[in-house]
Amino acid sequence: MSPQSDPSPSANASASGKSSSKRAKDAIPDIVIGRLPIYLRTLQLLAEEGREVTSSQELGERLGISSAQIRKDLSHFGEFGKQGTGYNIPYLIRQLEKILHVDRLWPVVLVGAGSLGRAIANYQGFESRGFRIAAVFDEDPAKVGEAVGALTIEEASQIPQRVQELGAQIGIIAVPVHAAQRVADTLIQAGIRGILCYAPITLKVPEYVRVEYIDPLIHLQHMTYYLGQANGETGGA
Amino acid sequence: MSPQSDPSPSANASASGKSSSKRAKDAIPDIVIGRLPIYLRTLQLLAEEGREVTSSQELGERLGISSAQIRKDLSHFGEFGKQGTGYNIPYLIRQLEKILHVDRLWPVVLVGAGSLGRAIANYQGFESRGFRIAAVFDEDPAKVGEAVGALTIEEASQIPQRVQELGAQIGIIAVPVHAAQRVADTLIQAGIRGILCYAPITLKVPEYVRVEYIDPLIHLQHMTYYLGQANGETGGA
DNA sequence: GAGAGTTTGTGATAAAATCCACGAAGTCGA
DNA sequence: TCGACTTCGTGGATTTTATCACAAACTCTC
Repeated sequence: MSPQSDPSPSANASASGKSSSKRAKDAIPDIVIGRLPIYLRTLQLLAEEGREVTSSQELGERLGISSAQIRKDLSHFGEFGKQGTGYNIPYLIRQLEKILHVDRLWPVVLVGAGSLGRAIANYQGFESRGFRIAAVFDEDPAKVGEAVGALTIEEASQIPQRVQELGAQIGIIAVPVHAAQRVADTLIQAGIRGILCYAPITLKVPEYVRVEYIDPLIHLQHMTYYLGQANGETGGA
Repeated sequence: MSPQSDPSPSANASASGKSSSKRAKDAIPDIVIGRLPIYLRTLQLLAEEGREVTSSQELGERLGISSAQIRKDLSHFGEFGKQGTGYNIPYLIRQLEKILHVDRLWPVVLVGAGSLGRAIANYQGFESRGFRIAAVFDEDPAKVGEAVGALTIEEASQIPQRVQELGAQIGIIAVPVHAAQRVADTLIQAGIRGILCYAPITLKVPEYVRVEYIDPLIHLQHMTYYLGQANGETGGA
């Protein structure tokens, strides 16, 4: 959740949030969808270790999830395993990539070129997982023209045109909290349908826009509830 | 969320995860705890706007959560509102800070001084929300001695001693995935009880350690399920 | 190729989370 | 003071999520 990863009503958190989404009654639960990327990530790790097959039990132990849950989650989408053997890892990876629509490269625009924005732009893990940072914007004219990795910081005023050109449907917001809603409005106006928001605020967006949140403070505060304190409070183990 | 913000069984969430935590049967549900930081964040935003009171309805609209849910969540901890009026914002903020144990400053150690680690170290929002980055470590000897904001990067070998000195109970992991488990083991050995992990991996930790995850890819992939595609797939609105 | 051992997929059941709706408490204006 | 309105806190119904447990399918050894 959320906590970004908000447990927001809709999109969260993962400290994040989840989006409601009232779809057809036979729609697959959002909470199930939320676990698929975790399965995928774990499978890719196993694949890198050279493994060929795994089981719901092994996966479950690795993730701290029951094997039944994993089987039931996957069963929403088809039958991917084989009794007595388990799951073929490369095959299941391909299936999950298809289900999550990351069997392609999504161009993503990033707004905000402070230290967080630059860290995101420099992250090398996106490309192999379905995403490419295609442009970086900042509202500060002083930053425009600077290089960030292979990209050049562009003026925020260029967002509508560039989103169009790039065919981007996803935007990442890495600006200070006071600018976040304004940037979100701009992105949505430009045609963006999914937003990953690093600013500590719940955005107001049309229902057709999916927002996910990342806010480390939400996670830290969730944690401190359990860490309790020397003063003998509850909430601890 | 688990994702991280994992929706893990226990701790993860969110694109993060959540930790199980089998506590007394009268324990407050983890999912409720997960929403408290979001309430707190929103109340602080309202306070900065100069507001004195709010209602469960207003809060709910702002967050996309039902007002009943907010009232029920808060009712686990006491009666903070007044009929006909709502909640006094400064008062409720203080109560939530107490409940979440952020009515103090938690020293946090950060491991990893790449661009992500530096972005975290430079973030100015921690101090006013209960946390202070007290030390930064990196395994790369070439980085040791460099300045990051007001801090100096220290050798990873110093972790045990420094965690002791600082009395830190929380660690943030911002290292590449292949180093994450090793760093986690070191931190736990040093006495850390809560970890915020930015590496895309589910850590193996003793049950008394609380782990929260942040992984933007988890959120992006969750999102693309719904963004569907031109090729007429399901999963969309 | 028979038998012991795995592992999946899934109905049925149990547990958890959310929502509904209402009594009680409080506000406000005249 | 009274009546119309607002809002909380909460028991209980409803909906959602997770777990259980088992038949069927498959593997592997001898």
